[in-house]
Amino acid sequence: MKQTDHMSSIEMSSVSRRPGRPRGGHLDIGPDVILDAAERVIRRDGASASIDAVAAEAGITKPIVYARVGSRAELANALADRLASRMVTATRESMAGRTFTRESLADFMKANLVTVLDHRELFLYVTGGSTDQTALSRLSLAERSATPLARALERWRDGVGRDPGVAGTWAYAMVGMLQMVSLWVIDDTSPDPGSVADHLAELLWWGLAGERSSG
Amino acid sequence: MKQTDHMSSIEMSSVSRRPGRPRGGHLDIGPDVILDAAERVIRRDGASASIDAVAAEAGITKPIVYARVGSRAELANALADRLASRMVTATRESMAGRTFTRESLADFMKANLVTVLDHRELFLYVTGGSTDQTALSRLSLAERSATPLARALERWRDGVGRDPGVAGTWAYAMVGMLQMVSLWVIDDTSPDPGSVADHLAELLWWGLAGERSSG
DNA sequence: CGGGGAAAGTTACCATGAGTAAGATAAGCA
DNA sequence: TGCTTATCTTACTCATGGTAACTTTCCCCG
Repeated sequence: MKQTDHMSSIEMSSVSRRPGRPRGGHLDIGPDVILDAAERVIRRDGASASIDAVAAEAGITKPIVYARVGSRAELANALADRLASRMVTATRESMAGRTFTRESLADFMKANLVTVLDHRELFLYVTGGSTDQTALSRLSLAERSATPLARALERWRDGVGRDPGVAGTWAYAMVGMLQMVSLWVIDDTSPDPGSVADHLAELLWWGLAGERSSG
Repeated sequence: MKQTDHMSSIEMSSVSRRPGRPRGGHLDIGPDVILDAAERVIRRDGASASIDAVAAEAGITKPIVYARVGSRAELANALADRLASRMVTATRESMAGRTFTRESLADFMKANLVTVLDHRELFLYVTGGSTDQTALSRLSLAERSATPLARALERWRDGVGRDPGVAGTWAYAMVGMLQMVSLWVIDDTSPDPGSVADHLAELLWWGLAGERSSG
């Protein structure tokens, strides 16, 4: 990517506040305000949003972002938490009070995909590493979704009298699968989310349920 | 990550060659030599290897890397091709002349995981985006594996008289699943690759095969 | 043969962005 | 009232992707 075409780097440092400690002792800006600002910037500028841009959007300066939220990796982590909890909410709603069937599995997948589509750029920011400690970062993000899922799978497998030892692998597998398919759906070269969700359910259901004669 | 602890940034610019066109007309350094050098650097310095480091390792300078291979994204792409073809080789060996069974599926998965383990840092480099056009980049990497897989699945599903329309989704799903699980295995918080591969086969086999009574 | 592009390198540079040190101002306590 | 401390902004450093400018050799044409 050429760096000389910077059509979007106006980014006036619009912090209209004097240096030094502010009147009142401290700014009334917590991590949440910054994270909200970060989400707005990411939605507007895409996944390459810089810390400076986030700070400007929040009406503060970079060091405050570091003081309140931490490094870029920690910012991504915090945003990942938010996105994950929104996914949980969305999927919980779509599953509320239903028994676990092939149909509800498909709806679960679809709810996930639709939520990601609703947070395109945030998803890309959060799943796109920063080249460096990306390994642990990406994994810990996945862990956020995989661990609860693994617990649920474990309990369920235990309940139906089947080996719960597969739960960990299955959880990471499902999270990875959803992430990749989300990317594919975002890119718009895939069928519609409904079909994709149905295909995923078709692939997973029979293995998950473990209802079979041989094996 | 603190930038001031640079214990590994000695990186003497050891290109002991005069400026200007070299005797003999041109350097005898093709893309392959550079890619080999890149792999060595990545193995040594991890996924954060810089273009300068790659150039130094190859005994040339940065602009030559750009002339021969292209931007960082294109470098990652080329390395992805290599890794992908190595995976194909490894898996083909492990599947040679066998029929498609649950056992061979597990072995396929295991061969994948083991190959990734054998290329830890390269895998992380190649799957870890560069913050920017990461979206398309990551997807095109996945595409490299997903497209052939989709073709195979399509033919096979067609052959056994079942809907081949699921092939695309399944291919991306399986690639994403393997990527995430590989990350988990690399991080060493997972069971051994053999068990993980077996769990994956257990999850996928019944859905893939599509041999069931209800459905 | 000799000279002037064209080709093919290296060096030196620019832009950007993460992260931090240094400077400025207000609070708060003795 | 003055000194210390807390909390900001400004101004910097450093690493890195990417490119422009300079340098040397080839090679072809007269």
